[in-house]
Parts: sequence; structure tokens; C-alpha cells
Amino acid sequence: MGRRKLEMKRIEDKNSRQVTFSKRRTGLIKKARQLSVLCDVDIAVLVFSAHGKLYESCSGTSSNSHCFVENILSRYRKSCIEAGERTNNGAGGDLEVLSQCTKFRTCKELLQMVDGLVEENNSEELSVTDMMDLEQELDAALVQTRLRKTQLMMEYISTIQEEEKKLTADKEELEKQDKVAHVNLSINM
Amino acid sequence: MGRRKLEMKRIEDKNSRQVTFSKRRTGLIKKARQLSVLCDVDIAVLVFSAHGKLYESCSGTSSNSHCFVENILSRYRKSCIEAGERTNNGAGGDLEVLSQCTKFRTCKELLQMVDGLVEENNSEELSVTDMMDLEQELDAALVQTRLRKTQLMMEYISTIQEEEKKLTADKEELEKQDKVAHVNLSINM
DNA sequence: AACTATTTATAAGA
DNA sequence: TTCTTATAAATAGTT
Repeated sequence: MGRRKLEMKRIEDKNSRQVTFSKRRTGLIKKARQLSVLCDVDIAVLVFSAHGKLYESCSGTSSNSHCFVENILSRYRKSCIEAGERTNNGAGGDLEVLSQCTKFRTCKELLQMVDGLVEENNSEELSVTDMMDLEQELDAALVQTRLRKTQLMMEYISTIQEEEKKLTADKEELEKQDKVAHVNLSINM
Repeated sequence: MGRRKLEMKRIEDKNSRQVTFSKRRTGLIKKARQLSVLCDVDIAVLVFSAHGKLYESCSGTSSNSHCFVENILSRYRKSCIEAGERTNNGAGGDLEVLSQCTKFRTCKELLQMVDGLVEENNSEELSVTDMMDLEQELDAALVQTRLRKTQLMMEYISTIQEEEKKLTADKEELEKQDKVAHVNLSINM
């Protein structure tokens, strides 16, 4: 937009790219705020620059943006779980990530992991550093759990699909026999 | 925009609001995609409608949007932790949420919670439902850990602020004494 | 969904 | 970086 129509591909000139990033990022956040106010909805916009990792969030005050985004994310997860229950859609996309999932295949292993982690700190109270470590471990465990869940769902889905295939085959077989019976019947008449 | 400049407040007419939501949501996602492509950055846009909970994500293909968003969120958390380490900014906004944090004040309690949860399932393999329950529990534990971390950080910050206050008072006291010494000196001359 | 009169956003240049 | 301006996009109200 502006003086010239811009081709929709990566801007190669580093300086131009930086300027455009700054301008458009501002515009995007502004648009998000407007949509949030006008339509009374909650929005989170997360932007990660290629090199560093800046982020921008939106909707709600800037002071509690962390809490707000966490809240949004919690709702995002719930809607993902619900969507997964309603349709089999999206399960396929996780395939490549599932290949990285090799740990925590059983309940016991998961327990041992958490157990070992917490045993390292025998003190009653944990320090900030401990909490941060625990946060990361729980985050990792959560990802593993989520991936295992997806894997199990996919297994169930393929089982169901096979059952369906068999049933269809059986049904067709029965229909064929039914036709033959009809033919036989007409001949006998 | 358009025929008339729109006041930046909630659109009261339900129908107009719905139409505007649809139009502007599409526009926002489009803008996000453009920014993502032009500047080679990763973006997630999450929109929750007031009544139901729709969401829109962006950047990357729609098939693995779940994975992509999880990845974005992981990076978001890391940047939050790092930002928290660099500055004390943002800690104040979490106050109201901290008041809800009453469980898991110690390491042992957290362990007992996870322990009890996993003991309920004695089987080696967990079912999808089990995994979903576990996911929610881990999610909750993660939130608690994060809140406790924030709380600890805030305690540290207030301790530091008090120390600083004392030091400033001491410094002022010393300067006062220094002045008096100077005055005494000049009189003696 | 389409159509436009307007308002916004923004690319390039200063 | 910030401002200016010509032009491209987005969109509010209408049909």
C-alpha cells in the first residue's frame, strides 16, 4: 500500500524490512485493539521478530498483559481439546511433532520424572529459580502429555476407520447376497 | 473507515457488531499474514468471540496451527521469564490473580498432588481420557508454579526496595553530617 | 454478498 | 527516527 503496490514476499532489503516491520506491527496492534473494543472480544497478538524475540500482546491493559495472555492461552487450549473431540481434524498436523515424542510412554515414567525433579529440592519452600525450573519441567510434561494424547487419539481413529471399512465390506457382501436371492426368487416365480 | 467515522466504543446493535466482527476479523488475520510474510516473522493471533469461543491463528499452515501456536506460546513464556529477570516491570499487574493462589505453597504439597493424581491410574498405559485429565492437572500445576514464582519475585522486589530506602536514608544522614562538618570547619578557619 | 463513499494504512521519499 | 504525501486497502453504511 502507499506509493506502490508491494509484492507479497519477504522484503530482501534489511533496512526496508525493519521499517515495514515497525510500521505494520503498530498497525496490526491498533487494528486488534479496535476490533477488541468495537466487538467486545478478547484478542491476543503475539509477534516474534526473526532475530531477537520481541512480542506484542493486545486487549486489556499493558500492566497485566502476562496474565491476560495466559488466560487467553488457557481458553485456546480448551477450545483445541473440544475441537479435537468434535472432529478428527487437526490430528494429522501433529504427526511430525509426534516423532519427537519418545519419553514418558507410561504413567510410571511420568511419575518418576516429576518425583525426581521435586526430590532435588528437599526444602519446604522453593526459590524463584526452583520455581522456574519446575515451570519448565511441568511445561515439558504438559507438552508430552498433549502429544501422547494426540497419538492415542490417532490410534483410536485408525482402529475405528478399519472397523468401518470391515463393516462396509460386510454390508456390501450382504447386499450382493440379497441381490442374488432376489434373482433366484424371480427365476422361481 | 468507510462511509462514516466510527466511534471507538462497543457497537451496541447486535447485528452491526456481528457484521463488523466478521469483516474486521478477516482484515486482522490478513494483515497478520502479510506482516508475517513481508518481514519473515512468526505471528499468532487469537480471537475469542464474547459468546462462543472461536479462535483464529495465523502464520504457518492451518493444518498444524495447534503445534505452531504451542511453539509460539512456549517462546512467549520464555520471553516473559527473561523480561521478568531484566526488569521488575509487569509484576504489579499479577496482584489480583495472586490472591486466588492458595494451594501448593510448598514443594511437598505439589509432589503429593501429582503423586495422588498419577496413583489413581495404576495401569501402565493411560487412556485418552486419563491423558486429558493429566493435561488439565499439569496445566493447573503450571499456573500455580507460575503464580508462586511471581509472588516470590514480588517479595524479593519489596525487600530490595526496603533495603534501598534504608540505604538512601543512611546516605542522606551521612551527607547531612558531612555538611555540618564543613560548616564546623569553616567556622574554625 | 456486493457496492461505494470515505477513512485508514502505509511505501517511498525527505 | 519522524514527517509528509501519493496511493493502496479497509471498511461503514447501504442495497
